[in-house]
Amino acid sequence: MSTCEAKLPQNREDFQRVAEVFKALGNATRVRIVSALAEGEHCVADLTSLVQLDISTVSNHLSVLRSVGIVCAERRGTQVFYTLRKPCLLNLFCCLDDFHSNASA
Amino acid sequence: MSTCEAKLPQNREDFQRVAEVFKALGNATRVRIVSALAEGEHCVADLTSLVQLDISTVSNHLSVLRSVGIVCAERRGTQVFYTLRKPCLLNLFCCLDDFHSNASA
DNA sequence: TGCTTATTTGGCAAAATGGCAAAATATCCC
DNA sequence: GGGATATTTTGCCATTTTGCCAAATAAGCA
Repeated sequence: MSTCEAKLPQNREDFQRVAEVFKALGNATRVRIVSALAEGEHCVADLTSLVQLDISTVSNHLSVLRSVGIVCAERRGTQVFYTLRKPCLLNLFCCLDDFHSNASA
Repeated sequence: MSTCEAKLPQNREDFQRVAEVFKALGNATRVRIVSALAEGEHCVADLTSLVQLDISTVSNHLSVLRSVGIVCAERRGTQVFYTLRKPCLLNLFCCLDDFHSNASA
């Protein structure tokens, strides 16, 4: 049924940790950011103009994603570039592809 | 970088829908339930004794998972059996496998 | 120093959460 | 129909979380 049963979360801390990762993705703006990063790195200003929110808000969203290891940051000069650290997430987007249009009950 | 770029979420509704799915998984109890279902179907009573919460609470958690299509329910007699409808989730657990012990910043 | 970019902090109103109990629903069996 | 069992739905609650902005702080560079 699975390709990696050995790695399922086992104990209370595991469940919590996994949940934190999902929680980080449980926001439309952050999903949007992750989708943008799927195409390559972006600096904060770029992402800010993409999502049209205050830069401090975007920075906060990025720190949520960073804190669970989904993205990583690299400073180059005054800018900070963000990269997707878990491209495997994109496979999930794919597997959950009924997000476009059709709902399920 | 991805194996399925064509299917990334594109618009506001897509982002929101994807976020809803992740939100459903953003709870330790629900992660636990999903992990249990990874091994095969379970009825509500089973899951209740597993997570040690009121059966109505468990039923509510299940309805959250159902509402985003992660699990599906099948009634047989007086019992309702739940099944994982998206085994692909397990691959994600796998890909996020740094949930055991080591944190990342 | 001054400019640009990004992060952190504080504050806030609104919304979501997660739990239980009680009532409602469904199925089965007598 | 009535009773037993299993599950869902509803109502309610206190608490927590959320998401945003603005102001303050930090970091790099010229």
